[in-house]
Amino acid sequence: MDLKKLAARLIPDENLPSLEECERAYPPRKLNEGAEVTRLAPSPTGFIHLGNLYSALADERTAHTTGGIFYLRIEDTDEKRKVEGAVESVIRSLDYFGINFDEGAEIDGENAYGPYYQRRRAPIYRAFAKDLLERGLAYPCFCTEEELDEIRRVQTENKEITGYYGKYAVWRDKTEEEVYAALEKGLPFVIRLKSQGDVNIKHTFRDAIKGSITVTENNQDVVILKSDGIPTYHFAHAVDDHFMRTTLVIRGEEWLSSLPIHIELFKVLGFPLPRYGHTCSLMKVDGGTKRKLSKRKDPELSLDFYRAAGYYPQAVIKYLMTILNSNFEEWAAKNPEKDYTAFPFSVSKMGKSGALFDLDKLNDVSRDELSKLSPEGMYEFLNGWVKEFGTEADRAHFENREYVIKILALIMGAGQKKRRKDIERAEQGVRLIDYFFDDTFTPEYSFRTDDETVNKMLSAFARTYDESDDNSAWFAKLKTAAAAAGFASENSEYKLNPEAFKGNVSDAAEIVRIAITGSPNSPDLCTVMSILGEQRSLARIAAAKR
RNA sequence: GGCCUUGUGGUCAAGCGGCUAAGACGGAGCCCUCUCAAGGCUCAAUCCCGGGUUCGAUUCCCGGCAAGGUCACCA
Repeated sequence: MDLKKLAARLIPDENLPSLEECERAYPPRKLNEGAEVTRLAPSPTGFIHLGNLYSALADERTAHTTGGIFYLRIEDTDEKRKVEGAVESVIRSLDYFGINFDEGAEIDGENAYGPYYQRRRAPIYRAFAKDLLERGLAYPCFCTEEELDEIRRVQTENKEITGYYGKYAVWRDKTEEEVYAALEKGLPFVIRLKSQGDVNIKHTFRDAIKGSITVTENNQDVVILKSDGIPTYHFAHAVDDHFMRTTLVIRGEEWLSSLPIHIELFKVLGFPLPRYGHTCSLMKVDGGTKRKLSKRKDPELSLDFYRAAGYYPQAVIKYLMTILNSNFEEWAAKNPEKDYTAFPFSVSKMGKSGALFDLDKLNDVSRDELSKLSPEGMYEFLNGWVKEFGTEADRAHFENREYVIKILALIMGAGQKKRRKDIERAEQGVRLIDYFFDDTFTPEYSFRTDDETVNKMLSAFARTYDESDDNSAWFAKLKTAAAAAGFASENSEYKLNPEAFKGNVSDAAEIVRIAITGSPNSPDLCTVMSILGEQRSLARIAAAKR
């Protein structure tokens, strides 16, 4: 069979680049020894979730801790899955979390190794597919979907491995006449790889994350060019990661099973194989068992969800870092002043098994991270959230910057040896300051003592309250008022004879606290009152009387 | 079902033939204390099972079991 003639008939394109041109146009990158080139290669289906951020972070850290390049490639070979605005959304979402690309789709550097949209790279793929055809390493297949389904049905019935291989690869060895006859009829066709592999041969392969794994040779005549002339993922992956000069392909472990195909593809194309690192996916518990995080099933894991809940971006990143490299936490504890980007990230330290997403842990990291902000920094963060997600009232409250900062300084314990860690995320943090504003101060007084005692305590304390008192003077007055209302002013006295009192100082303070804040718990009451001011404090005390 | 991967406390995990098996989150308790938070201290809780190899296995080998992934003209 005249393969050259057949190739020209199957791929008649006139302006295909020559293979040498491609090599020249996309030469090996000039980077320092050890620099890694990584990429994020999403299909433009919109919405990206925490799992994507997790692997993006692994890519980004690997590139940037080695002085390499991290780029964005859009795998838009499947027209059906395309969603408008998806690319911008990916870039924007990642940017929110501080993850930026060095080059790629919609990013400066488009000229470097682009185009970065696979649809725009069609001529390159087709040139290589044509070459494979000419070399007898690929062939056209005219099977219809129904025929393929039938093959699969028979294979399943016979408990054989499904797929297009061996005797089931019906078009693999068709005669010239049969092929041209099909062509004459105008039947649609795909181009398949003429696999040279043998499933009985196994190799050990070194994965950058998983370590040593065994891979079986591929014997599937996989489709490399679909009937619309666009490549499948496998083929595009080999061509792109070669010409974009990716050094380390970090991708989800769901790709592990197609690794044999990729190995063969690189081999027949004559490309050196990049290194691979297959990450384990983030899991979640669903109905008692673990399950991979899914776009479809877990919308609450959408990155927009975290934005709306007001998670601090850096906190989410740090949480992800603790899962990515388990020694990160220890490092961060030892280097509290250093940015996470200073951490010596390593793919080989990544876990081998899927981690369960742990909200408790995220919250802990988040509180810790947020506690490091200055009150002004916290104001900026919360205000950013309020502007986008807050209520009318929230926005009005945040108009008064100085006042809010004063409150935040108290809530955060600024100036104390150890900060408080009350604020976990913006949504919850903003609620924490509601009681400092009269319009959102909606107390449900739940005093634990009788009304008469409450009134006595409140009156006695109000009579002596002076906003110019310092903390100890304030507390002394509280004790005096407590004694007047029948409480023990000293804890030791109370312990000796609890029956003699209505309660101890804490109980007395609680009454005032509830009157002022509406809650039995709050940060330092003396400071709360001074922030509110004498007038409002006394008004609240008066309003709380039974 | 075939193939691949994984299997240390509730969760994330150090560990890499020899110790009372780190640490973090969560839980319990104590201290501190005007409450809460923070902080300090303490406690409970783990090597999937069965065979080997070995003087000795969480660690190595084999076999189970369980979980996850994958078997498309989707990525």
